[in-house]
Amino acid sequence: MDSKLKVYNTLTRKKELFKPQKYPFVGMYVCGPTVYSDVHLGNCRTFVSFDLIYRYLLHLGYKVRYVRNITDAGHLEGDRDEGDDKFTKKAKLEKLEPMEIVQKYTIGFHEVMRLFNTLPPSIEPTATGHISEQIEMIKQIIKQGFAYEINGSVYFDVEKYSAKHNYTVLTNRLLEDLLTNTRELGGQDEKRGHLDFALWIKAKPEHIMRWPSPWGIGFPGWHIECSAMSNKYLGDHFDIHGGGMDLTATHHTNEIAQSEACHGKQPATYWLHTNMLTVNSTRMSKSAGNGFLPGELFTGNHPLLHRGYPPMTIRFFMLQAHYRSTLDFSNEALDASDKGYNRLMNAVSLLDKLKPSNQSSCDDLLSIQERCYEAMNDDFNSPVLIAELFEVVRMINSIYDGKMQATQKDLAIIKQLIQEFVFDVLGLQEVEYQAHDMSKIIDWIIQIRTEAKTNRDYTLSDKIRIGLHNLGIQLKDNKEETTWSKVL
RNA sequence: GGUCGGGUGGCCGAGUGGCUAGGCAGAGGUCUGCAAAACCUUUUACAGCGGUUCGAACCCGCUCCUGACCUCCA
Repeated sequence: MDSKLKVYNTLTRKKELFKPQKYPFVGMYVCGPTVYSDVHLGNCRTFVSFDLIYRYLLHLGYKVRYVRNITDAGHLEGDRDEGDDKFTKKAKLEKLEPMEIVQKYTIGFHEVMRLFNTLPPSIEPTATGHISEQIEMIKQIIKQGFAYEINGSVYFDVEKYSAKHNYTVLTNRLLEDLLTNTRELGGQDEKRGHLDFALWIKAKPEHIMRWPSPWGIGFPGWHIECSAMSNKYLGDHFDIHGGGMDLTATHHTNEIAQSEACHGKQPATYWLHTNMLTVNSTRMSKSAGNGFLPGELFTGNHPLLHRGYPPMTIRFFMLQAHYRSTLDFSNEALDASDKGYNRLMNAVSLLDKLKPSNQSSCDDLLSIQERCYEAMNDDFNSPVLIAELFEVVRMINSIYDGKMQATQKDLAIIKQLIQEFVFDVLGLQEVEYQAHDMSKIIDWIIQIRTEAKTNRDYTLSDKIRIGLHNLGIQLKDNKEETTWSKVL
């Protein structure tokens, strides 16, 4: 199938037709979390965005190898290439082994990803599991002349690199500006140029995470792991490299430099970057202290939250904005998404009850389907897709109410649209109502109320309706039957 | 200070030259024993000022506001 998918490429700052280098195979690398603390909602947004992208590529029939790393070593605290990495520091703080920190937050991350219904990546490599690959790559970079060793540490020589390559391809910045504008850092630096960054860092005696290397005992720099692991699993050049926008200027710029220096080519064709989640229009981040933890969001246990929201509501909330736009977080916005999501899912739950007619008064379903594809083909425009799906919601409700007629064929298309776009592509899940036993009990109570209504015993029927409402069950009368849902 | 974005109705959020985005909230109606839901109709927009154009939220200029990156963060 001839794909019409267009993706926005940070390298060219344009939307480009997506052409994988070896159809139908697609290699996609996404920078994963640094597991030294709980993932916050902003992190989750990025992974939900790439889950949407992954799901849509799969839906289009591509064979995707999706690699998302776990950073469990080498990510430094502070702004100097010395001192502790985040794990060593956290381990001291919590009086645990660094790998206990890693294990704890990796499990937490996976649990949150599961709640958000993201598909697991094909490969989830860790930095500590690929120390030798990183060392090999550093050796190669030194051999090519783009890195130098000082006192057991190895640094990437940005100045030398920029003489032959464009260091600022991703950001379009002028190198001179970077050189002049970089803030003067306190402390003595052993780097030659202040844009230089560490590939390998000498471990101080008390540093716990340490590995032998040709340059002595140390640990890898933060950027080299992604270059080494993407290369190992996806090769010298793969199709998509993704991550949060905050990684563009530093992490990804350095990744490109390392890969280019080592293999002589750009690591990826398309660079995709997701935008930030904001709170009161300020970026949500760990250091700003305005980061919500998913758990706090689910329970509502946070000073800024009026109540808790289910994971699917939050996923829906994220998908209602385009991945390259900032998304502002507020109770009001989440309330709106919660209701919208429930409206969508209530309609979905009516699908099996729809009765076909001999004639059709539906809107043109095939053109709706086409518009759904157009939306997603336009750089994964999920908000537009959702707008189209609400047209389908309106139709489902109308058919259910008998105000619109649909043929067997119409119903088949509607069901296909819902399955493909609501579940497969958007990755939404139906709210799990109570256990089955509970539904049966409610159905039984509804039956008693229906008998009361037939007998015009409205005192009893109201008592049942109000009583159930107080327990969180909303009854909905219809000419033929009574349905129920959770109180919104 | 430098670089790059953004300012859309009560809120969130699409849209890049002419055609209803959508969700939530508000108003009216249909249905209904009541309630809810659903459906129909409907009010409040494109930061400001100029310019280009037959025509601009969309292109250009200026002004104001705001965010991100430049230092760890998805």
